[in-house]
Amino acid sequence: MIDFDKIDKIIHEKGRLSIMTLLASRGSWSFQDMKDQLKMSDGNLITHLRSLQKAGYLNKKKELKGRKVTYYFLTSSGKKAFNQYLKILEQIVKQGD
Amino acid sequence: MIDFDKIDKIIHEKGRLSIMTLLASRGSWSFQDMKDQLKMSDGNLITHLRSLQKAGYLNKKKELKGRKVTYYFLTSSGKKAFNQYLKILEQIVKQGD
DNA sequence: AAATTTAACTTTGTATTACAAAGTAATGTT
DNA sequence: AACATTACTTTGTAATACAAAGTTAAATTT
Repeated sequence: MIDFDKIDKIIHEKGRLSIMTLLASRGSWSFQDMKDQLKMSDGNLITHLRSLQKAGYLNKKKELKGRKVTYYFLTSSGKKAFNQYLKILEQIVKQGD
Repeated sequence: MIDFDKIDKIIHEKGRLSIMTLLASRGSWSFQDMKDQLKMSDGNLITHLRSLQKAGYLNKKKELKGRKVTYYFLTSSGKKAFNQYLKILEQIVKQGD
């Protein structure tokens, strides 16, 4: 049986899942680009980013050349957690018991 | 890009996702067997079952021979919705854009 | 027949959380 | 100096997951 208890609740939520997927697909994203891509409000996006960061799944670096921009990227722990999460999704997709 | 907005919130929740996966893998399940399998409390299980039923994703039939048993099974609409959901999971797993 | 057990609920309460909207701080542009 | 933009923070609301305990009806045991 699939162990649904292992589903990482932090990642599983729709908003954060989309953030994690973005970051996994391409190294780093600015706040603004994510906001545009995911069509989230500032408040909602920053809250999810913060909880992902609190979980140690991502980090940010600020750049101050030109306009100030904050880039977000997965930590290695974040990549690991996301891969674990994907494994469970795979099992669900395969419907294996 | 994956359309995360299409993720069916009713199905996406961990508890209901496990129920849907169970029902998709095998025709019908009794309340009791699901409870044992998923280790959910009565209240939690029935609440999720009810919301899935309200969404038209499952139905139940009661049998009264021997002890009373309620069997739950997916409706065709439920199967359809679950397949849709699985398609998005597949996309996420594949990380395709 | 009475008491007990079991299945399938219902009710209640708590604690979390998603999300939007509006406000703020710091820097850059005109 | 005025305005715009980025990246926040704060506040409030509404939804919801979940556990625990109580309820009802049928079946079995005594």
